[in-house]
Amino acid sequence: MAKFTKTDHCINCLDCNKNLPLLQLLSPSELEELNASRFEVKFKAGETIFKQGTSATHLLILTSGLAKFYVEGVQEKQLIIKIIKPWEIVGQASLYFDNRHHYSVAALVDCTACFIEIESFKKMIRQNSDFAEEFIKKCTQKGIYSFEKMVSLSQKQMHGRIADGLLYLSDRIYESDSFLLHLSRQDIADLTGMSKDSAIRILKEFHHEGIIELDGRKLNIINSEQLERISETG
Amino acid sequence: MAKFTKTDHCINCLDCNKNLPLLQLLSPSELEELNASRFEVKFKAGETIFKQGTSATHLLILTSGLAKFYVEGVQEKQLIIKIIKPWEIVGQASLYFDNRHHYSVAALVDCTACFIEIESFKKMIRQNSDFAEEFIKKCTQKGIYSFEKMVSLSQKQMHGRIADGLLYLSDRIYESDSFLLHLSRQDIADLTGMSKDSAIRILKEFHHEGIIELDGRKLNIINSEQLERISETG
DNA sequence: GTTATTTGTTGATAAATATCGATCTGAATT
DNA sequence: AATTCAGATCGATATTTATCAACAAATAAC
Repeated sequence: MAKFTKTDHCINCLDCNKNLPLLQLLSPSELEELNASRFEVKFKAGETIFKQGTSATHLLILTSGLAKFYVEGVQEKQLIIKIIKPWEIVGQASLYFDNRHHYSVAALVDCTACFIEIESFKKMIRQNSDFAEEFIKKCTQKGIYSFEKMVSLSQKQMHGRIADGLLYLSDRIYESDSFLLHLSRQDIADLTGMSKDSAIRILKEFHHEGIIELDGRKLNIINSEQLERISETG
Repeated sequence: MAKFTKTDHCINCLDCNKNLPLLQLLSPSELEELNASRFEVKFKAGETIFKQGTSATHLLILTSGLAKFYVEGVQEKQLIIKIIKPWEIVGQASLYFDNRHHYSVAALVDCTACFIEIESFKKMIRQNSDFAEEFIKKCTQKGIYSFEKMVSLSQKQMHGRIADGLLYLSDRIYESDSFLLHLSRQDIADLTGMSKDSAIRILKEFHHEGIIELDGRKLNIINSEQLERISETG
């Protein structure tokens, strides 16, 4: 009988605090408890991890891979709020509201997902105030990011929005000026709130102007200062 | 020498928990401590209460009046994130980030504002886990509202956005189908992410179609079901 | 390797929205 | 009552953006 390995990316939550600073605030026994409630599932690229509207019983932490976090808006359109990468806690919006997912999460590449039971997480919040405070910190920071995103979506025109999207990907997700894009053109459009055709056009324009180099999904940001300028002027 | 009255809307924080359920979770001594750190200021309509970019040392709770919570976007444009009414805690986004206001708040009518020192509030979060949990609840709920707003701003056209704005005002702010609007036409535009001229046009259209009655700032929503429909179809 | 099927690309056109200028209103001031 | 001034209004026009149709390229299925 094959040994049941919870994962090949992290042995257990006690080990995991290397990657997740928040967990360093928990005591060994608390970590043990969290570890007991968790389990891992592998997802293939394209598969849905959370589906908007279904009941939320667990928080999600990717231990490998990349996913999109999006809301299903009007007329089948998706709005990608953010890209999820490993070690970010996903699902706090559902912690206390109505136990429903108000967004969907889908794998952009093959992912390993660690699920943590909401109730044990809530228990940690209640019994460990350092943990609670650090968690509040994360929640409030996400609020500020939301404001920036709203400004981008509602006040900038397409060039500014694409610039914002590219800077977001390079600064916060890939942390490099040169990377292999895991998002389709449609995903880029959904991230920046425009049609796929328009997104393609602006990307091509940036390419022709020498601001970026884009060959299929190989993206190289050549002039990030100019992207910043375009982002600021809208 | 005139007696210094902290306010005529609430005597002190011990009294205030009638209006602010969150404070009911604090012990008398904790309320006393919070009360000691607070002070009140009156603002006239149009005055700025928080200015984006300045340092954040206090949280804000209106005890009377109405204010707009907005971010200053590109080219002097404002994006109104929400309307603030009494007893809502304003400013948590600045609690832990960089002690800067990332948004402005301005009085729409004469307001009485109660300021609570951020450090004492943080102390309550640390020492009272019920308080912390309830506060997290509020933070996460605001996240869900953000998602809805982003969908509205980025995926709906003007009719849908105006419908969303009107429903927001009637359902969540005025809690009535008929009210005196404290927002200018420009404010309506800033709330729904469009130009003032366009906002006026759509409002007139709704008026002519008998969905609303709008005379100056006297607004009466006649057919809210239809507004819902318009909101849903974008 | 060939055939489907998706994803990406482009130009032409249509629709949505902003901008501008002119005018109008009502409240505040003289 | 006349004057000023800010907000509101509206038509004409310009700009931005989406849509559509056609096709190319890449990928998956057979």
